[in-house]
Amino acid sequence: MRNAPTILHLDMDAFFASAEQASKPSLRGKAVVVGGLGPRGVVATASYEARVFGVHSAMPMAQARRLAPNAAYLVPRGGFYKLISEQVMGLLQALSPLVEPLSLDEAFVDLEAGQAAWDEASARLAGIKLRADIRAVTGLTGSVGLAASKMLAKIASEQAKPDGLVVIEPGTERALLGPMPVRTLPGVGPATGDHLRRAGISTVDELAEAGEAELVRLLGKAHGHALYAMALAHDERPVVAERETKSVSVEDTYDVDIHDRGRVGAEVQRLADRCVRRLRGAGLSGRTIVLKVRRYDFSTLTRSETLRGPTDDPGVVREAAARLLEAVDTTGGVRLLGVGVSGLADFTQEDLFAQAAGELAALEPVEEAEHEGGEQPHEQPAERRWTTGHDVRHADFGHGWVQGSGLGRVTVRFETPQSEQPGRVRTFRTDDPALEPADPLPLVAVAPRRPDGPDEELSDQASSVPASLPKSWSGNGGGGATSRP
DNA sequence: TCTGGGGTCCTTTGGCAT
DNA sequence: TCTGATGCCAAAGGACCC
Repeated sequence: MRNAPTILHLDMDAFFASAEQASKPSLRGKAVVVGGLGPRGVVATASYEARVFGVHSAMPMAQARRLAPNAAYLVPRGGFYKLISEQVMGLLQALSPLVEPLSLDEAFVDLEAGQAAWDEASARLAGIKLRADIRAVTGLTGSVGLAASKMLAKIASEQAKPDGLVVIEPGTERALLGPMPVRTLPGVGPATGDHLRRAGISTVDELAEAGEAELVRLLGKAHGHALYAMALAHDERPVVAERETKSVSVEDTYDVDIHDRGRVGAEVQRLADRCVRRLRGAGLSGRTIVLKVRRYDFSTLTRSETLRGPTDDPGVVREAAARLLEAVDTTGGVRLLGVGVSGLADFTQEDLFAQAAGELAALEPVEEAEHEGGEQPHEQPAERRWTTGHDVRHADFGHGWVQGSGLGRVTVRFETPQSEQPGRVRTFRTDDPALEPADPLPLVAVAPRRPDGPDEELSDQASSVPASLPKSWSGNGGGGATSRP
C-alpha cells in the first residue's frame, strides 16, 4: 500500500435528484424523488430533502409516496445525466490518465499516476480544487474521499457526504475502521451481513479477530480472503482505467403480470432485438444467450445456451431465446423478462459484412423510443406524449418543462437553470403546435466562445477550468444564459 | 410494503476429456 | 480396460454494486 493518500474517490451528491433541482429552480430546496413512476417502480435517487422523510434508493416508489406525498416525482433522464457525467469525468481526466468510472456519478482517480499529487498536502489541494471545478462547471456538488487505497478512499467519500472532503491519513486506517459495522466494507451486503451477525461478528475489529480461516469457512474462499484483507485495511487493487464489457442485457418489468404465453413469446423476441441492437452498438458479439424470467411470486430463473461461436445476428439470438423459453413454465404469470448475451468477443467489421444487409433490415422497424419510461407499448398511437420532467420549448413563452399532462392538456413550468425565481406555470392542449420537445439546457451558463480571448463570464469563478462541454452541449443548444423568460 | 435495470463476480454441480 | 484425479467448460443461482 502506498504511503500517501493519493487515491481519490469522487461521489456526486444525490446525483439524479440534484441534477433535476439544478435544472428546475422551482424544485430547489424541495423533496425530489427520481425513479420509475409505474406501479412497480423503485427509487433511484432521493434528494436530501426527501431523505428527511425516510425515502432512500431502492425503496419501492409506492412506499416513498406514502412517506413523502408532497415530493416531486420524476422519471430519470439518462441522457441528461450522461452529459453532466461527461463534464465531470473530463475534469477527472485532467488530473490523471488513471480514472476508473464506477457509474455515472462515481469514479476513482490515481492522483500519483497523473502527478497531480504526491503527498497529503498536495492531494488535499487537488481534492479541494476538483470540488470547486465541479461546482463551477456543472453547478452540482460532489464529495471527495482521499486515502491510500480504493476501499478507504470510498469510505472517506461516504463520510464526506454531502458536499465535503475527507482525508484518511496513512497509519490511521485500522483505528478508524475497527469500530465500524461490517456493512461499511464493500462487498458486505444484506446476506453477508446477516451471515456474519449470526456468527457473532458485527464490527470490522471482530472480523479481523475472527481470523482468515474462520472467514473462509463462513463465506467461502474468495469472499473470505478478500474480507479478511479489507478488515486489516489491506487493499492493493489498482485503479484501472479501461475495463472491458463482459455481458450485455436488457430486461423489462411489466406493470401487470403477463399470463398469455403468446404475449410472453412476443416480448422475448422484442427483448432479443433490443439486446442485439445494444450489442452491435457496442461493436460486440457473444456466444452465450441468457433468458431471464421472474415469475409472479418474484422467484427468478435463468436459462442459457452457448453457441459454437459468437454472434450478433438478431435471428440467431431470437431463436435461441425462444428455445430457452420453451423449457420454462410460465403458468401463474411473469412479472419480468430479460435477454442477455455474454461470452463476448470484439467483432471485426468483416464478420458483419456478409450478413449485414438482411439483418439490419430485420431490426429496423423497432423503435427504441417506444420504450422510454418502461411503459407498455400500445397506448395513444399517434398523439404526442409529454413526459413529466422533460424539457419543452414554446414559441411564445420559451423554455420550460412538463409538470404534468393528461385529459388532452399539458402543464408546463417556464424556467431555465438560470432562472432566479420559480417560473410561471401554463396549461396547453397536448396538440398545441407552438409547443415542442426540447433538449435540456446546460446547468451553468456558458459564454459563447470567441475565436480567441477568454470566456469572460467564467473568468471569475473558474479561470482554471477547461470549458469542456460534451458535444451535444457545445453547439447552439447552449442558449441557457440568453433565454430567460 | 412489495420489491428497477444494468452490470460484476463467485460458488456449486455435472459432463466430458485427458 | 477400468478407475481415479484433475481440470475445463457450461449452466444455474446468488450476492452485491450503483
